[in-house]
Amino acid sequence: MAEKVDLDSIVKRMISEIQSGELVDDNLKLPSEPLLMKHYQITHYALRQALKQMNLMGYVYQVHGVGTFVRHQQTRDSIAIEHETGLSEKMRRIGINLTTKTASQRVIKASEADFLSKTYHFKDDDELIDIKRYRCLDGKPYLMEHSYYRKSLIDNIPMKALYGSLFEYFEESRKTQIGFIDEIIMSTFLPQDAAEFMNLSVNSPSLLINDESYLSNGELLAFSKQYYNYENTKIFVVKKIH
Amino acid sequence: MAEKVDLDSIVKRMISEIQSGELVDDNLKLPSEPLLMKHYQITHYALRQALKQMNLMGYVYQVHGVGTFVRHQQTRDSIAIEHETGLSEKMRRIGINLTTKTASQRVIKASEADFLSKTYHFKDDDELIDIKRYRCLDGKPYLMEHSYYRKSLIDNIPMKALYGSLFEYFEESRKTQIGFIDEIIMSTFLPQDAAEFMNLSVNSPSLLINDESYLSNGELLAFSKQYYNYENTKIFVVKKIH
DNA sequence: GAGTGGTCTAGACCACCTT
DNA sequence: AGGTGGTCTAGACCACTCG
Repeated sequence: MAEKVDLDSIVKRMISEIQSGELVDDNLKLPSEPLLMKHYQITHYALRQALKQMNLMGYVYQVHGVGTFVRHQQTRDSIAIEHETGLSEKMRRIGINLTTKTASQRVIKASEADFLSKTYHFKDDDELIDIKRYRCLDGKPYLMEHSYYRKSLIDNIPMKALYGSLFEYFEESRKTQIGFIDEIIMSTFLPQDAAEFMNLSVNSPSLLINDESYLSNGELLAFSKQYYNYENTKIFVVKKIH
Repeated sequence: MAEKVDLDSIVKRMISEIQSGELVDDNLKLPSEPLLMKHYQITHYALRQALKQMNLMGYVYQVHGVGTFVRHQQTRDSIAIEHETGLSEKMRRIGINLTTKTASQRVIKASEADFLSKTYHFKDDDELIDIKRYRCLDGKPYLMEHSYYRKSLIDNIPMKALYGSLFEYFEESRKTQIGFIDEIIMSTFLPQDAAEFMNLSVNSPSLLINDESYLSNGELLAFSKQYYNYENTKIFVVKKIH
């Protein structure tokens, strides 16, 4: 590898150069790939990686044989699902405004858990850290999160992390790097404690995300249920057909 | 390009060879990338494209410096979101069991529509085809779909397509190839007509997908609201962190 | 035919994990 | 040190669109 290219910084440059208008023509068309390669001093491969990321963000689209175009502005009030995201810009922005109102943790046996992972089989006396958090977005009640962490892998979670970002806490402590997360998205009735927190009635709908976090070596670290306030939660996805 | 490789067929081969057990060892570990390259007679680049796809399907995971592993079997009763899917196997399978119970269409003016696209601005007298479909999965009520197609792009939809797959109908008629689809996923109250169809009460929750389909040249083709039965709808996503 | 995006080969080198 | 996955270069060729 001749040199580390740093895709993220190129994506940032492209976005800022698009926004300032110096990269797009009147039809919202970007320069051709050969020109962009010269402009950023990268090869076809690296450029296409960057463009792919911007495609998934819903920021541009490409038309075979015609060109690359900036998309008309998206609804930006939603969480984008980008499979290949490493604590993306959007998450950071959200993370800043995301605060934890109340949180609790205690250690329990696997047999005492309200729910378990579908894929991992626990022994009855495996220890789990049971965490419940009530969180706000921009001050408004946003989600209730009930999660279980495997004590054998983590053993202690400081209160500071509980009231900030657990994700960042794990990323920073080198031994527990998260590799991938499975998410199952559903709609269901809002449970009572979440309803009280959100000032909604018990029979309100709720977006439920059931997730399982795995370390980069494939071991299951944690699993959780997250009940989102249906009034202010939107998930955005771009599907590309080919 | 020396030869067209056909990633899909390689992915299929890999999956069948994994399932028959001839490709995995006792630790569910696959051969190293150099060996796989020889086995399938493809280069590093093509192999990694195939592995990437299998990663997104949640079928395997890779550990840097260690190897590639088959994942413990997933919950397969859910729709997988794969950004880069071209009418994937899973969609086909679903498509087979997905039937339309009742459907209706009529032509209206944009000003008469119940809702419009957020990104595209219509003139009041732009014509839209207004379609409503009630659909079942394996015979059970599954979703109510209310969609609007731009008459200027499509002008006629045969009843046959209405009762089968509209998506496939558009793909087959060369002039209306779909390039990408935006989806916004939310949770909300089930509207009355959908509730009656699903035999649920009006205040039941529902998974609502608000989507916009674009042609491969970037033009908006259609937009719709799909209300899914919360009892049998799950969406599956794998997020990779790096 | 000229120009655009899309895919692939071949080969190099980096980053990580195990021993 | 040696093997594994991860990223990049350089260059070729394919597929599509438009005048």
